Order: sequence, then structure tokens, then C-alpha cells
Amino acid sequence: MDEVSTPLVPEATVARLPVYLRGLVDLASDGVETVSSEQLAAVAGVNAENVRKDLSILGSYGKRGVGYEVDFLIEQIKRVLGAGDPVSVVIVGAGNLGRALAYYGGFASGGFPIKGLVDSSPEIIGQEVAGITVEPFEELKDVVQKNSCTLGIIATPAAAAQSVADQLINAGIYSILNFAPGLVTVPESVTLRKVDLATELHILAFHEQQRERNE
Amino acid sequence: MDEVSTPLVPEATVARLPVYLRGLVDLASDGVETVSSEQLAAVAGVNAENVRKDLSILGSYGKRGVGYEVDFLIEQIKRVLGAGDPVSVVIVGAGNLGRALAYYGGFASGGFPIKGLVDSSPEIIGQEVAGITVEPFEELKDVVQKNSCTLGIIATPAAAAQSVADQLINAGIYSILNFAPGLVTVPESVTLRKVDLATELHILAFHEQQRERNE
DNA sequence: AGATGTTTGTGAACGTGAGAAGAAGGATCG
DNA sequence: CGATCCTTCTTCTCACGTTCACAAACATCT
Repeated sequence: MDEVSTPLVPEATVARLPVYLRGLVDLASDGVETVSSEQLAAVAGVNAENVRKDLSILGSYGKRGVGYEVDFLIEQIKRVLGAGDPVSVVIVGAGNLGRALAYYGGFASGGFPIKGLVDSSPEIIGQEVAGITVEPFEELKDVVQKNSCTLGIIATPAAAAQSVADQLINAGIYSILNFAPGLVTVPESVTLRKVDLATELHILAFHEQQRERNE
Repeated sequence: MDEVSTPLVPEATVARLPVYLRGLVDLASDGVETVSSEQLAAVAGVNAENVRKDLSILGSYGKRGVGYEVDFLIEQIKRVLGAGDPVSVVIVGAGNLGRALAYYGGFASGGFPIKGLVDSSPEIIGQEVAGITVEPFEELKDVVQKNSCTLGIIATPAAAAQSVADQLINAGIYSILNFAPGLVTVPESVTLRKVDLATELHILAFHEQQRERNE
């Protein structure tokens, strides 16, 4: 019960661990067995001190004078991230974005198979997308339970986002990735992350303007 | 030359301004003329103190005892963000994701019209997508210059991302949004932002696991 | 076996951002 | 015209994250 399972991982570290993981998998497929913090920093695009501090939080898994064992480190990061076993995902909204996400093979190979796809439009329901049949939005709860989905993706227009989030929570999903612009409110017990493309473009435009100003 | 144009806007504020902007535009379309920091905080999903601090950085545009004038504030935020005039965007990669982005109407209405779409696959070149003809990747520089594109979006597989970024820079683009996973390196003079879907899912899975652990 | 070089791990300083509290300005009501 | 209330604006404090610096551990070479 008081096992030292994972002693408080900072949010900033959590955000970097997947990047390390991807780099490590790449290295492993190249046959690399041992990696230094310097090398890992290079493939992850951060500095070496940061890598060491992040990895030291998981535990002292490195050997001084040598580095980190790639395969072992992959397992440890997967364990901390909760990605040891595949995590099933349901996508709400089978429009252009929803379909693009479903077709993207990187999710399945990364341990996040898309297991459900629902939409409210009668013209789209029943279509086959990436090997999955689009189910009616009303069947969301059934789809989630039958496929043991634990992650939900909102790929609908902004107007529907809030009610979709509510229904996902109602279906037993507590981790949601939202692509729709605008505000979505969830209880504190639910993790909601947002991918806001318009905001990203605005931020780029800001820096672009700063650049032009300094010429 | 030493005009007090925009006195150092913190990065965290820059990331929130687009959210305020969207909320303000919504309010304006509802006929609201004046808004308090409390109201704006509600529609933006942050707390009021944060809103006030962010807005005070732009200038003292609020009236005490009253609030902020919606239309005026919209103009000011657009000015600071460099979104006064439309900013043309070029998308590299007309696969599922690139097409989904091109079809998404929110960009154009938000002041970011998609003006170019290029791909390297002969089967895709020449297709009409969202009213735009897909041009060959080799024509990137021409497309960028003819349409005065200043923002580039990478929507290609990971393997091509680095060389696409290089070509975008070569074509005169200094602001890039990258959807491809993996590391892309750019000179310091270029702004690169990354939308990493796999990382987002990993972060959600981490919190999901934390949740299960505390049960 | 000893010395040297390499790499991890950790403690301290620095900078940034968030939150709280108080001061100042403006409107409204009597 | 004065008092009260509301809202912005500013300053201070605190927490978080990053960077820097150094000590500890391991390997290698002589």
C-alpha cells in the first residue's frame, strides 16, 4: 500500500516523457542498446540536464559512466505513462478531422488503437472508416463499454463539443482530447486536454509580427 | 522608432489572447458591447485576475467600474497578435490530415485563409481540395510567393517533416506549425510550433493511470 | 591497482508565471 | 454634490520549472 510506485511526476516532465519514448523506440529499432543523456537530448530536442532530471524522477535507472539501457528505459517510461498495455480510444465525430484521425496509423502502433467511431449524421452512420463502422452517437455508451475505451476524442463542430463531453463522461470516459474550438467545462475528476489549431496559428502570427517589427 | 508599440508580451499571455479573442467575437455577435474581466474569464475558462493582468499588458484599455469595450478590445488584441489583416497559409501534405485542415472553414473565417496546398504524390497532385488545386511539392516556393503565404503547416509523414521544414524556410516561411511526430530542427530565427497527438494521448493515459491508482 | 576521463544524480540559483491583496478610478444613487 | 459600490490596475509573495554547478559512481587505460 505504501509502495513507492511513482513519487509525484511534474506535469512538465510528463509532457516530455512521450518524446523521450519515441526517441528511444527509434534508437532501439536502430539496434542501439545504451544511450547517454546527451544522445537522448539530441533526438528529443531538449538539453541533457533536463533529460537527466526527468529520468531521475522515475528512479535511478542510469549507470554512471555508461548511460541508460534503452530497452529497460522504454519499459519504465511506458510503465510510468500507463502505456504498458494498449489503451482503446473512441472518436466522436466522423467528419474530415475524425476520419483523418481514424486513418492515421500512428495511434494504433503507438499503443492507442481506435476502437470506436460515432457520429450524429445519418449520412455518415454505417460508413466504414479505417476498418471501423461508424455508429450512431446515441450508441456511444454501448460502444465505449463493448470496446473498453478509456480515452475519448472530440472531433465535432464547436457547438456540439460541450454536450459531447457530457455524454463521454456519462459513458464512463474520464480522459478527453478536444479538437473543437471554444470552451468546454468538465468536472475536476475529468482530464480534458485541448488542441486548438486557431490558437496555434494566432501564436505563430504574433511571432511573425514581432519578427517583422525588428527589421 | 522608440514608440511604445507592444512592450514585451509574456508567452503565456500570448497563448491566452486568442482564447479571449474568440470569446469576445462570440460576445460581440450576441450584441454585447461591454464586458467585465469576470464575464470574459467565464467564457475563456480562466480566472478573472489572469484576464486583467493579461489585458493590462496591452495597455490600460478598461474603464474602472465599467469593464472593457468589446469591439475596441477585439481590435487591440488583433493588433497585438498581428491578425489585423488576413494571414495566408500554405499546407504541405494533402493526405487525410492535410485535406481535413483545408476543409475546415474555421481558419478562413478566423483570418487564416488556406492559400496553397502542395503534395509530392502524383496521384494527389492536380486534385481539387476545398477549392484549391494541389500543386507539386517542387512548386512550393512559387506557391508561397504567388499567394504571399507567411505561415506553413506540415501535414506529412514524420520521415519527410525535416526536409519539408527546410524547404518551407527556403521558400521564405519563418512560422511553421508541425503536425508530424518526431524531431524537427530549425534555425533560431524561425518559429516552430508542434502539435503532437501521440504525446497528448500519452499525457491523458498518464492521468488515467493516476486516477485508477487512487481508487 | 591506481589514475583519468566520462556520465549520472542532486542541490542551488535564477527566471517566469500564477494568485492574493490593496490602491485608484469611475459610475450610480440618494 | 457627496457617499457608496463596482471594476480595473498594480505590487507583492509564492510556487514551479529550467539552468548551472558539483559531487558521486563507473569504466578504461596504463
